[in-house]
Amino acid sequence: MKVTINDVAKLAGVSMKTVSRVINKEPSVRKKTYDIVMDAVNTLNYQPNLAARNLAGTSSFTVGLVYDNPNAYYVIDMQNGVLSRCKEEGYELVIHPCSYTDSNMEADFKTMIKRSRLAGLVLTPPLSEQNSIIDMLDEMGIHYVRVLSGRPSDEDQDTCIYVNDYAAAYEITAHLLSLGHKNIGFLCGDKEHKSTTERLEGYQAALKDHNIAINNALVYEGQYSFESGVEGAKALLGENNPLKITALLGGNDEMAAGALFASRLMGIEIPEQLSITGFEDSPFSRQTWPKLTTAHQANDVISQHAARLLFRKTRGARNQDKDIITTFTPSLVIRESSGPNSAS
Amino acid sequence: MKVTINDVAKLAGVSMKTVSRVINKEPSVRKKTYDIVMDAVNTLNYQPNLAARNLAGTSSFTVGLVYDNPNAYYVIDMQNGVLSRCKEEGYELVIHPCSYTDSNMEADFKTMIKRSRLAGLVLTPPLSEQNSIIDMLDEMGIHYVRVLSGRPSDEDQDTCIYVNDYAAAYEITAHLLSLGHKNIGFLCGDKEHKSTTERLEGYQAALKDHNIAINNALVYEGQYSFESGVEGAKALLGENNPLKITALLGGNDEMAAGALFASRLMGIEIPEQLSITGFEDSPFSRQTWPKLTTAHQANDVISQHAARLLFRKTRGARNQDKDIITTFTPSLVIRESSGPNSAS
DNA sequence: AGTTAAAATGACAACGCTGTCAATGTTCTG
DNA sequence: CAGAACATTGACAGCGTTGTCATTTTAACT
Repeated sequence: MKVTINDVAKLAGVSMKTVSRVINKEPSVRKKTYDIVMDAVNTLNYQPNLAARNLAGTSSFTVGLVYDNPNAYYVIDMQNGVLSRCKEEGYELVIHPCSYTDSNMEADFKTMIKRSRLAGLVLTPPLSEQNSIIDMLDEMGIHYVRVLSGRPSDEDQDTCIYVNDYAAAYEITAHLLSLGHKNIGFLCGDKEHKSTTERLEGYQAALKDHNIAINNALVYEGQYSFESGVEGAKALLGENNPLKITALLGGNDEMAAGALFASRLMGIEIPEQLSITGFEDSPFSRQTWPKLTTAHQANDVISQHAARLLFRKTRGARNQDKDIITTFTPSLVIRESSGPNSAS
Repeated sequence: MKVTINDVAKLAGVSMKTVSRVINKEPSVRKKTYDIVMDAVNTLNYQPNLAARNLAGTSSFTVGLVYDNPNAYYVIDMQNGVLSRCKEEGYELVIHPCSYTDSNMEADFKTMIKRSRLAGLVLTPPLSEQNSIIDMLDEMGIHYVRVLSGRPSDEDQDTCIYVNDYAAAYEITAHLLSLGHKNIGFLCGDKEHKSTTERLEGYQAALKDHNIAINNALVYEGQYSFESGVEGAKALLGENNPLKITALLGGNDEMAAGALFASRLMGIEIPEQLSITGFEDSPFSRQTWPKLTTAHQANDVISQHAARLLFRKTRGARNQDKDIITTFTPSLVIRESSGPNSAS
């Protein structure tokens, strides 16, 4: 019933160790031997036992995905991306949701790492942006790859995958400017996320490049949530829109959806009276009315590359994956929530 | 650096095996010994190595969660529920997304099970409802717990957690009936999901109990997706609403949101001209305008109980968890998308 | 062909734990 | 207080793999 490496070795007429070499793709195996062993592997439908490999080997075959993110779509995408690579490489994935406000997060973390010696960790924002965590991991000698908001100029292409929120926000803002908008509001997400400042700076840079004065009164400081989007829109547009805002950048799709909701309550027509844009292109940016103009962020692809980067570090010389992309720029997707400035 | 069971044994002045007994909560350990060992465990901050336990023991410490569901909110909730129990019990979770249309799903499945001998599996709809899969697992002798749509009368409380969609649909329909609606449309989800027929039957039963004739023209057969909700609403309400529908039950929140979207396109006011209800109470039922009346389904709690049920099976006599709930009925949540029938 | 270096393979211990079974303590019986 | 019965503990093998190092085979030279 249960097929072990010994069964394969016996069938192939070689030693256990040679089979081990074959399944680990070690170089010094004769082509002919390799084929014989692989035949045996296939006929027996052999699957190496993960627990044994993890126990015996120096490197482990499980990777961890750590996240602190309420956005289910984001988490699932990241998970699927990492998972797809894991499957290909024969790794196992252990997921670890946590809260960065939680005081015993650190202990929690260590427990996880101890229990199953990990090959490495994929960290997502905002945890990937916390120095205390990075330091801890460095100290413990744990491999990791960070997915975070940043620009190509940011160095450390060896442990980081950057999402260029700056450029994407610039592009969205430029889109709105090209539609004739001048008073453009901005709904900030959580301060803990680097993406918040990156997006804000991209927005400001675009305004500057188009010779529009930056007005801090147009910026609402909130969180990346629907409710915060509602609040932000009310705060910026309430009392008859004193700032004469004609376009609103949502910090992400949820905030944009919240702004959409608030606008409806205030009787503001979208996009006729107000353009609203999102960020991330999560499924529900297509499930609002009208559908959101947003910046598409390919989280599944991003996380696949994160996993590849991790494997490259982990398996050292054996694996020199060269086609890893380390900077991703979300791209503008124009839908129905943005339109020309009718006030101009 | 790395603390093993031997270190603990040495410090406690007992044998390795006794430490093993303590951490596995085996009965025949003297209280005094237990305390001494636990002290040692705590001072050394010992964490038993999972790979070693899985390799040496007869029962494994990893459970699998299998799903084929595009709904990110659902998956995350299920995952979190199972994960929280795993954490408490010292188990590890391996997630396994798959597609039931995929032809090599079965092989895939077996591979996963072979690679890491699993303590058991938590199956979610629609996979939990496929007999071919259940048979395969039975044949392989794998423990599992199924989460599926069903009623309390359904037996097999040992391997199944039932979600009483029938009762919930009945309740929603009764709610609409009490608001004076008579021509109530129904947007069916995927046929592959048992929940679809359960919800449909609940709806029909409520109509029947209120002496309203069942009209199959009011039922749209679609899928559990936003797009399908859009299509369904258009199909049922288009061409000037010939069926004089005043209320629409969405098969789930996504379909309801789709119906909301379609209504907006058709210039129908919600809830003034049409009531729309969802199902599941996923986050975005609160992020539509107006917010959806729906049935709250506590997926995280459900999956926690699923995990508990699995552990009870797995650990046999040692664990006689008696407070496991095996039937959950989603409960009506009234929000703004349903209102009195203005046509009456 | 004879020697030597290099490549390919194998024998065996070890990874950290649990299962088995034997050995020791402890309590109870008459 | 001896002896049985039971509760508690320990010694040791083994789970299925990989790492180390020794051995054999092949290739590359004189």
